[in-house]
Amino acid sequence: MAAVTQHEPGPEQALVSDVFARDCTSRAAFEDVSSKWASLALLALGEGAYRFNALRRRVEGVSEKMLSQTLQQLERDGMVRRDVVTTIPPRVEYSLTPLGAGVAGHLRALADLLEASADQVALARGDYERRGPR
Amino acid sequence: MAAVTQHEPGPEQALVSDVFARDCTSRAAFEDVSSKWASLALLALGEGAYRFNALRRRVEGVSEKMLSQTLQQLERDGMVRRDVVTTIPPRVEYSLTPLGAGVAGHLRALADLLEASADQVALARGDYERRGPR
DNA sequence: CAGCATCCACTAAGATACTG
DNA sequence: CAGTATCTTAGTGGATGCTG
Repeated sequence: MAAVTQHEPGPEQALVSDVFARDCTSRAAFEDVSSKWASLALLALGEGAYRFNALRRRVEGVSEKMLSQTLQQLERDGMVRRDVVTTIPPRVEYSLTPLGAGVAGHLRALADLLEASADQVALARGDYERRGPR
Repeated sequence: MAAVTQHEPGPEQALVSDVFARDCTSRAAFEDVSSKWASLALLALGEGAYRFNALRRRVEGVSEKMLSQTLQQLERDGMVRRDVVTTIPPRVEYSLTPLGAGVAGHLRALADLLEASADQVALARGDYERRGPR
């Protein structure tokens, strides 16, 4: 009957809606979405549907394994749809669900900002290097 | 470590503004920003300035090493400001630059969407499990 | 308090090869 | 074409000790 007094260290506190909470759906989704390849894949799919290898070419540098893995994860989270046409050779089209499209929209806005700020970032890096060994 | 001003013998310089291009400033920045801890750190700093350990507590689960490393990277990219007050004990405050604030705003919007969609994601995961062995 | 340095176990990432 | 299986390597995270 003890044990109830402690309120703090609950490993499973998990308010469903706090991104900062460790065992929380939204944080898990946020991490999935903001991971290196997932964000680029969503960004690409925001342009329209892609087949596997086309997407692979679009997202420069991604390995087959990582793309495959990433897409499965995004499908699992309900952000990406996977449509298989069992012809020979097989066709698999990936596209965004409504949720995925919403996410991709925000990522697009972010990417636009960063593209527009590329000079500024490059400059900041230069400065940092210069005063590096402080 | 030898701070020789060596440039990457990279293929070419790439357009500065395409996130999908491999050797491109905006993609590098995008990846930095969308990495696991950086995004959460930016989100936290969007709420206001934080001192190191306070930030560490806010971003649940981050290790000291990763937070330190992440903050350096964000500082390098010109998104985070680091203000040191050399008292005893020392105080170091982290805050967002204007650029960082812009980025954090987009991340906040994304996080809000995902928090609002947490149920939907949980549901999608359930479905995925159910028809798992396709 | 705010860090960096180092060692170590663990996992995620990347390259390559192979299947439906 | 669209992946999975396998092996190797690089990065992550924890613990610990040390500095200012």
